[in-house]
This record gives sequence, structure tokens and C-alpha cells, in this order.
Amino acid sequence: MEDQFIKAAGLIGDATRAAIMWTLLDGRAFTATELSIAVNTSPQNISMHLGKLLEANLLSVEKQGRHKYYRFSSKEVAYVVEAMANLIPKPEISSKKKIENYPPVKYCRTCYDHLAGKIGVALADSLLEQKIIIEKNNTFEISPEGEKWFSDFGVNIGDAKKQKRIFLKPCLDWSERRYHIAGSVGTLLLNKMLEQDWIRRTKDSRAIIITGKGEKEMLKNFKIVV
Amino acid sequence: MEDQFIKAAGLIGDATRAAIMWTLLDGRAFTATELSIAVNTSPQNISMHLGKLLEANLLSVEKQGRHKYYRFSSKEVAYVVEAMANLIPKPEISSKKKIENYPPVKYCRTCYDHLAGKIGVALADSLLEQKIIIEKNNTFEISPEGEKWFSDFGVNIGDAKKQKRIFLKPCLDWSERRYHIAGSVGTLLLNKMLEQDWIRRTKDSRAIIITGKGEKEMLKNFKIVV
DNA sequence: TTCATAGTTAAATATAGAATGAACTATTGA
DNA sequence: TCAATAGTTCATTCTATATTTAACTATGAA
Repeated sequence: MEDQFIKAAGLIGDATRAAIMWTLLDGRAFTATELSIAVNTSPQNISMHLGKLLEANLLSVEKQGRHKYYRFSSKEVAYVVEAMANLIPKPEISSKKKIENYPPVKYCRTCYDHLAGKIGVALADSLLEQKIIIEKNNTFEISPEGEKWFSDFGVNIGDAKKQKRIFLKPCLDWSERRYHIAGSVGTLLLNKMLEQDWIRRTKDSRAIIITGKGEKEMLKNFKIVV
Repeated sequence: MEDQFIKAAGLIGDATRAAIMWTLLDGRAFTATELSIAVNTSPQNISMHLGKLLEANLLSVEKQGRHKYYRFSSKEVAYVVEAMANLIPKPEISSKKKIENYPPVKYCRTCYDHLAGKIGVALADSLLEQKIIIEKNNTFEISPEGEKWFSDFGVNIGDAKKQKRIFLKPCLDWSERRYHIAGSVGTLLLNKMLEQDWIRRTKDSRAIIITGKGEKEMLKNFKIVV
């Protein structure tokens, strides 16, 4: 068991492979060539490293024509990379939001069903600012005004409250170092936005894209410039 | 940011250092010599590696006389090692419980306030077997008989239910690959056992020790042979 | 005060395995 | 059909860094 652990650690521990993992952390699938550019090394070298990661089942591939798309093989792998990214000391957060600089939605252990990444964080910020949700010793609560807002927005919180599932909780997004909204409320918001075609899921990625309509609405409702 | 990530990955990625981290995963603090034995290398070499891990703030030391005790510097570091340990494929679980072979309590992101490790898992098993708690699609619930059991045991579930905090949830213990009980119920159980002096916290470790009384009671109440 | 134990430092050596170079196959598009 | 792109394989080179050898300091026990 120990040797397997050491092997896994060694695989991620190499500089080039670590850079690959770092790149893949944004949830998308990358081709070998893309990775070789992102990581700044030769195609042969990338091929060699991808081979090792593949063999160890840390990555999986999907062939499409002459392209091969590489991604994390499981969420467990993403967790490792994520946990590692969390070791990096928090950078100073500038007072003004500069979400423009941020990369696309990043992998998050719960981002399968709620909004993570730059939009997720900006959204949480906005809801907090508008006092729709309130932070109370590390948890989120919905304010009385918030209740109204959600109902206006077409999200039925009542149903969510009845569910066994965690209602509303802050989830730390590694790339933003800020909290975004998880729990059933997070899911409801996400679904509403998909339903309204503000955002769309992409085919082979955990990332989402924002529609033209979404852009306008994000600005209007949350003052978020995408 | 990327370079910091690569550096961290590289630090954990070396075979000897990975073995150190693996050893430290049980939550205790180890001396340099102990580690050199556990990891099977020379004291000089261990010293060199510990130096690197210290400088990178992955470990912290405490000097006691001529001994130096090394441990994870933060829970974030433990999370990384834990996440990595979770990459290892699950071994077959034999039908009969052989908790005797298990190592002491292992580090767990929530084990600060609930029972993890071998006892935690065995306890969860027992409570499930006695139908005190029931598994229902990946969550734990307390059965009607369970309600009675908890009250007999001197644990007031009513209070816990009122709390905002998560009531009862299964938490995967990496070393056991089985679920144990987290949430406020987990904490209440732990506290009750401490209160009754079944178990005691150790000074410089996350591990707990079982008292003679505890041994008997564990057997009696949960059929757990410690 | 002396010996043993715990741990460190520094220079010398050894080696795993990453990168490179060259030659190859497979797919697409023109 | 040919050229271009995507990716791989393998033999060779190279280098970072882990380990060893040796000499050292600090603490505690006898």
C-alpha cells in the first residue's frame, strides 16, 4: 500500500507532469499538443509523460480523429491536485473584482451540480453584497429579502428546504480562494440559469459557456462583467 | 502560482519524502530518528529531507530536549496526503472484521471532533448492524429504535437536530476505506466516550487511546474487540 | 566528566529518469 | 495522391538531486 502511495506521489511530483496536472485542473480536456504548448516542452516529452500518467490511471484519453483528449480520470485525481493547489498561500485579494483575468471554470469537487469558478465566486459576492444571502460564522443563510429575491428569480427555496440534502453551504474554490454557493440552492441557481439559457454546458468539459443573453442578464442582475 | 504548485508537488513527490508523509498521516508527531527507521534510510538523509519539508512549510517541528518532533504543519497538508492515499484502489474488504490489524487512528479532515480510524469504522459498522442507524442512498439516518438507543446512551439527539450544523453524515476514512460517522452525532458520541473515560486524547497526537474500561464497554455495547 | 544518543552540516559520489534527436504511423484536408 | 498535422517510439545524452562518507554540535544519563 505504501509503495503505491509513493508511486502516485512520484508521478505527480515531476515538474512537467505537475504542470500537466495544473493545466488540466480547469476541468477541460486537452490534446497532447495543447499540453506540450501549455507546459512548454516537446511533443515527445509530453507523450512520454502522458503515457506514464495514463498507465497509472491518473488520466484518461478519448480519441477523436487524429486528436487525443486527455483529462483527469476521476474526481479523486482532481481532489489531489486541488488539495495541492490549496497549499499555495493565498494571494492578496484586491478590493476591486477583476474577474476578467480569471481562467474558465475550475474543477471543484462539487462543481458537478453547482456554479464554481469565476462566475460562482462573483455570483456569491453579488448575492452577499445585495444581502440576499448573509454570511454567519462560516455558513450562508438566506435573508428575508433573499427569500423574496429567490422567489422572484423563479427558484423555489421551499422545496429545497424539505430535502435531506444540505441546503446551502459555502464551498471554497481553490482558484479563486473565495467561497461560492454549493448545496441544493447552488444547484437550483445553476439549473435556473441553464433553463433560461444564460449558460450552457460544454460537451467534453466541466466548464460552462455563457450565452449572449447570459452576459446581459449577469450584468443586470449581479453586476458581473463576464 | 504555477511554479509554487510544481514546487509543492515535487517536494511530496520524492520517494523518501512521500514515505515520510505517509508515516505522518497517522496524525502523530515523529522524531527524526523514528522517521529514519520507518522510512528505512540514514539519519543524515532524513535530516536533509526534513529540512526541505520544513523550509517549504509542509511540516512543523517542536523541540523537546534532544528530540525533535515532526508533524504536518496544517490540515491542508494532511488533506493532500489523504487525497493521495485515496487514489490507491480499494482492497477487497473481508467479510469478517479484523480491526486488530489496523493502524491507530488516522488523520481525517474532520477527525478533530469525531471518531475516525479503526474504532470509528467499527463503531459505524456496529451501529448499522444493530439498525441504530440506517444507510439510505449515501446518507445515514437514525431509525426509531436508534432514537431510543441514543437516549439510553445518554446522547441527546434533539439538541443536535436543532443545530445548523450537519446532523449526521458518512465520512470516508482513507485508511479503512469504509464510512464512519461524522456530523454533530459523531461529535456527541465522541464526547460521551471521553466523558465516560472510555477513551482519552493523547497529548501531542490526533490519535486516541482506549482505557481498560473503554475496552470492556466497546465489546459490550458494540461487539468491538480493541 | 565521560559516554551514548539525537541530530546536523558539508563535500563527494552515484543514478534514476527527464529531455533530446531521429525516424516512424495515423489521420485529415487539399 | 500528396502534404501537413497529431502523436508515438526508441536509443542516446544529460543533469538534477538523492544518497553516502565523514566530521561535527547538543543534550542527557551514568
